[in-house]
Amino acid sequence: MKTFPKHSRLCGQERIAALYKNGKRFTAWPLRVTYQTLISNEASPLDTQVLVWAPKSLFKRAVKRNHLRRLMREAYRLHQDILIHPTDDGLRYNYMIAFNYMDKEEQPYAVIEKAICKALKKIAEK
RNA sequence: ACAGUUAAUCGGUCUAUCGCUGAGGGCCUCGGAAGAAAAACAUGCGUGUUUUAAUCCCGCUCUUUGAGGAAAGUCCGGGCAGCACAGAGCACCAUAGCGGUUAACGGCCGUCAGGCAGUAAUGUUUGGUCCCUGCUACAGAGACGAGGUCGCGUUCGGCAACCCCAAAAGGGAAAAACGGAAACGCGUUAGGUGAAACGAGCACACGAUGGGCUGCAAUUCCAAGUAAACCGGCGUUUGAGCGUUGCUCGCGUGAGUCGGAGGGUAGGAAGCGUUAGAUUAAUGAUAGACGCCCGGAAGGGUACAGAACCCGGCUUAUAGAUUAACUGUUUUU
Repeated sequence: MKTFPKHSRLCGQERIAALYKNGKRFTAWPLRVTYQTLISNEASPLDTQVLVWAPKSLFKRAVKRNHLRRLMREAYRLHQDILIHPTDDGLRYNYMIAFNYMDKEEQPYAVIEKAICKALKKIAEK
């Protein structure tokens, strides 16, 4: 199911700080992606957790920030199955991902969707 | 009909497919976590094992709920929370004709007077007081001190005569008329200048009234973690520091306190129960249709803007639409 419930959102000040400190980064315009791979087994599975962020310094109005956040979240929700791939060794690969919007202009949904797909494929390959 | 003024209201709708927040119901142990109680067995007891399995959370499913007129700025007022609450003075901030309204307000309503804008409807702005302090351009002899004219008084000149004492030398006491490019005080008012000539006006001044301080990152609880020692300053009745919430006095308290270096924590819940109630933060995305506006058409546009403890106001941002009252111009009767 293409859902986006509460437990797949990244929260907690410590974990976010750890992600930005230790995570790998790359750019998929107009997004900057930071991610960290978590390996878990079938017995105690972890969830892939995602953080979506539009900085206040670029978008002064809360309406625009909310809108961009929703667009990014929606795009992730519809394409999160890219990350799920079968494994032979019984391990599960999960991720903590942060999407930072970094362009000064508001881009339409199509552009953001394309960028999210690109980013997720890149993460899944590694 | 057009243009305008004031007040009020609204500020997209529907369908499909996915998805989120909160609330409620149902389903499944044949998915996970926790596991009261009962029964059986083992046992001397403690206890252990097994079975049944209420209930709760996740899960699945159904129903339902979910941004604004400004949610914004955080500018006032109130609730709420914590600290404080003998007193006096100073400072600071706010208010401002009059009447009403309100839980309260610096808001709102009515109304009076003056200024400004407008043909008008109307809008906008000012409104305590001059005792103290300060300011009042240019012109003018002089601008809030006073000065000119005239009169009076005092000082000064006139001034040591007369008078008294004394043998004398000398000493004491002491006017008045009068005088003026003199000084001071009191009174007096003409003309000119000027917005204003002693009358005043104004605020930076003064008086009146009100204001304890800090704010939900308040505050409370749980969990987790703890640190004592060291170095330096000031102190222990010759009173440090703290409280009195900007300062001083006064009052209260009475042995620590301030700085350095170093170390620890920074999770959760309540606050926030609200016909929204989140906590890296829900209220959405995509597609289509319909409205409305611009345009001959193609086509384009559809604002400002997102709750974070809650109310009452103010201010600012807003595409456009509607209603009512009023004003002006033009036309027709």
